[in-house]
Amino acid sequence: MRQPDWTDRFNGTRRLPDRVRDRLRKAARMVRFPKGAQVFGPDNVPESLLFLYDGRIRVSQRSGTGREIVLYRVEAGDSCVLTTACMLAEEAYNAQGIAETDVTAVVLPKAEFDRLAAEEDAFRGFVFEAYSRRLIDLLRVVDDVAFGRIDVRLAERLLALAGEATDVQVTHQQLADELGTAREVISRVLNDFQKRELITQSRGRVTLADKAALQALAQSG
Amino acid sequence: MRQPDWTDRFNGTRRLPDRVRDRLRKAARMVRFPKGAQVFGPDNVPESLLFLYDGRIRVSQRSGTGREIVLYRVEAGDSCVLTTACMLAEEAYNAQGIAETDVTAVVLPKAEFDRLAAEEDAFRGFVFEAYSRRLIDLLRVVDDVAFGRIDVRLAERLLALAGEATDVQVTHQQLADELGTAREVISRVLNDFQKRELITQSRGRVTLADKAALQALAQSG
DNA sequence: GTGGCTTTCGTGACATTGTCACTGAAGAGC
DNA sequence: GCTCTTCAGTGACAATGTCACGAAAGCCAC
Repeated sequence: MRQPDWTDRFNGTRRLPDRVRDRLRKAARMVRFPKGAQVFGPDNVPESLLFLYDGRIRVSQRSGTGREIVLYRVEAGDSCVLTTACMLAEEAYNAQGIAETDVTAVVLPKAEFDRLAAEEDAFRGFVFEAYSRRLIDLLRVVDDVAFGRIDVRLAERLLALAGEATDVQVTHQQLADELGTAREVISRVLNDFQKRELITQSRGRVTLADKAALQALAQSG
Repeated sequence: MRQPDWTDRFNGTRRLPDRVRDRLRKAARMVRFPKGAQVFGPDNVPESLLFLYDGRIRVSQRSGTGREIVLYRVEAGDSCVLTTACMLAEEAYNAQGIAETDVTAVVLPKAEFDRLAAEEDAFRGFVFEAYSRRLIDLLRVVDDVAFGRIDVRLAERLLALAGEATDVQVTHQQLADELGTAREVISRVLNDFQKRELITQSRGRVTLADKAALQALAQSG
């Protein structure tokens, strides 16, 4: 498989001297995952840091009782530091990463990672920054789950999932798994939204009819 | 203020060569906080990494509505990496660190931190490990808040706060702030515990009468 | 078509947790 | 003793989660 120069893709590698980038291209291995595959998880603990070249990974946490909550998403250009945290975690934990699109990633062997972290400030800063961003993401999740109202969180999430579009192709169950709640709760809230003419629904699809109002609701939390 | 050699105290510095440790002792500054002081917080963003020499820091998150939840505790020998995450956080976030005892910490200037992270594997590993542990801690918090039952979490927390003792000196409000819930909820659950003869209560104090049963309850989640 | 089949959604009854508005009780200081 | 502050108890209600269903929508073989 021939890829364009992946070292162009990351803030942590783009600014490195050519000599180092050459070495990296030789040491690293590209991996692909089809949409829907588990990139990492309880049974599947990778040995090294993952750099996401292309695609998107959804990192979520599963409960013992079958419920699920999305923690954050890793976008192209980010590194996925949870995989490194796995390595020293002794107690079981149950976060997993699912390829939300077809995914291409770069696997950097631990030895090379260590060397790079030692020798290159830019790279080290990139990694620290990745850790920090994830910490902040998780702070936000804690805040939402512990203190947020479900309707506000749902409005927010619908807008985020829609992006520029006005349509989200998603089931009630998937929305429940985004927010760590139960399908029935989502159904109720969506029906309420529909009565208030904020959205319309059809099977497996939500249409945002009044984005401005949803935005206002989302902000109100 | 004359301190014993703080570089003995941390896994990341203990194994460093004497030459480096000497340099560290010169570069670093010791700071003290009285019990109850805010070590870091929204208004009080430190510029550098903090190493906790002695004491304990409680890191918690405040909601907009006055509620609060404890994220984790930093013990002597740990570093407090949230302070570094602060620095690149653009969006407001509201975690804070409170000295739970009198606290003595070491402030390492950023320049020295960078140099050390570059030159010393042991130190770098220590920092990465600290980040990872906090990530794992937060995963646990998310899991508890999103999926856990309040009685299970309370039993767990009471046992943790008690340690070897059978007494916890704490108000209902403080317990509520541990778990991110409301005082009334804690009052109800504690009364239930009391009826089941798991605890006895007096003003500002909970006595664990049946630790084994509490343990069983805590495990059941 | 149409008759299963699976997935998705709706719903009512109930349990748990959170909120609000109070009241009363315990201890501290005088 | 008395007053004041902090802490805890309680009932009514709202929001969210759980359970047990059944109905409806799309898919597929025939």
